Amino acid sequence: MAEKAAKPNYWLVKSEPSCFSIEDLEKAPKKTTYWDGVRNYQARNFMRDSMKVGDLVFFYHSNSEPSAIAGIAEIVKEGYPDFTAFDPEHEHHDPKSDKKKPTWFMVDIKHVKTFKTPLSLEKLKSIDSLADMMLLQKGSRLSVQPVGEKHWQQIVKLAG
DNA sequence: GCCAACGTTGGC
DNA sequence: GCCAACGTTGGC
Repeated sequence: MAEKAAKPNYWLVKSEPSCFSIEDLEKAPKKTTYWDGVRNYQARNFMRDSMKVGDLVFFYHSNSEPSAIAGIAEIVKEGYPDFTAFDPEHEHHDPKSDKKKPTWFMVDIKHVKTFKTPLSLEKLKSIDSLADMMLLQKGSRLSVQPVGEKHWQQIVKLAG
């Protein structure tokens, strides 16, 4: 990471709702879950190095009908080793991750609110001031990404 | 289900 | 270190 100065306090994480939705998060014990299975170095770095307790996170439903920002969660536990990588039986198993020197990290997130009306990708794209959001860049696939404060505030406002 | 864009792997 | 092949993501 070149820019270390601008430490964002806002984030966006993606999940396919057929796999794990914001409703699943709300129903989870303590409305909390560990965000396992991220197997991308850039996303890993954000979770390991930059996410802090109290940071807020947009919960985005990808591959969905429609794809949309579904609500807000907060970081309740900072980066720690993704133990699912160590388990040969687990679908997220990664034999390259060593317990003594883990490759992959995760955080715990807790449900804050579910938007009454999810902000669809189409809607987000229609707003000029959001055009430079990472989420909206062509080919952007990063599943854990920072969100600028201005963008955050605008989206929260839109969600009512 | 298709496929473009991206990240990773591995041969050389 | 290059780059083709492959696997994955995620919009459509």
